[in-house]
Amino acid sequence: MPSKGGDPGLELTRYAEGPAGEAWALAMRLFFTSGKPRFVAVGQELDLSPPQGHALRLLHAPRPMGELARMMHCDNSNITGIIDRLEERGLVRRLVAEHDRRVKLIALTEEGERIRERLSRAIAQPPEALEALSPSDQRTLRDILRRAVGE
Amino acid sequence: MPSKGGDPGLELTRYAEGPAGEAWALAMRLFFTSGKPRFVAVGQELDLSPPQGHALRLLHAPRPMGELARMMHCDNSNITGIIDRLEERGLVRRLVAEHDRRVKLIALTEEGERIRERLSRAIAQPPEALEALSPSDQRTLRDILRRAVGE
DNA sequence: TATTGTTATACTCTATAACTATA
DNA sequence: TATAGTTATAGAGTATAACAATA
Repeated sequence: MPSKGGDPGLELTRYAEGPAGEAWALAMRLFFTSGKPRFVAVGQELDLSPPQGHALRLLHAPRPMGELARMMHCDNSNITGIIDRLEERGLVRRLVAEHDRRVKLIALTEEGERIRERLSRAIAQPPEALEALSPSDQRTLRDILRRAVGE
Repeated sequence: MPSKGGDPGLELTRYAEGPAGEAWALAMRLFFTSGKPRFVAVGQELDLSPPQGHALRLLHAPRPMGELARMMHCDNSNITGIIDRLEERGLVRRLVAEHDRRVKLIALTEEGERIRERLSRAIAQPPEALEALSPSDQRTLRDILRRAVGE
């Protein structure tokens, strides 16, 4: 199994044999540009912890807390605290669901919408390294990834 | 700014204009396959928290604790606890540096080497979606990413 | 009875500040 | 006096288990 020198902060030294393995290692380097995942760095600028940012992104529309828990792969009890803090900050509200009074729907406030918008926009911004590719390379990259993801 | 339906668990709905933006959104979907980052899922299988796994990956060779702290973007005091727990588990040892007795070098034990090896190998494994691409697409993808990263 | 969300508990990660032992 | 690592403290995320309200 081959190795790479350099170690740009993350010691992604090892990669699997073959072009897919090398491509994967290179993709990880793009993800951890500046040493930490982009979505973490972007969240910090907005004073959002990773779980808070994650929850906010999922709240494109109001959702029950249990649905948030499933999508975030954590226990219901964690969501209580995460939503507590977002609520104290005025970014979300708890609404009792009409069809089942046990369920609480979490909805963004106007301020929450604004923060979510900024977060989504920042995360969607591709890294410099991709922007710097030729338009032809960018299109080819997009097309291959579409095929990979199956679209 | 265009949007995408589907929401495979992460609500990566938004993407930036242009092929680079679309490629970036697709790349994120590969990263969060199964909803959580691969390196998190892989760590869980080995009973390693993300910081523990991160530290282990950085310990290809013995390192001072302060260097670990810088590379992990956290305070020295955090490293104490993270290393404490890895040490209790027998994965690392603290060695006093000869040139400066204030410095402690963290070195992997044999068991630590084994766990690190399994962790690195699993993380390096590209997702199914990349493996399923044609060899030609795989090579093209690798070549474009090499250019992006600048090699 | 079963389910949704909460609370209680315990552990880990995080930052800050104060401390120690070296230098 | 400066630096490397530790300890103390406080806040946040995590899982488990017990609980209240509702179904």
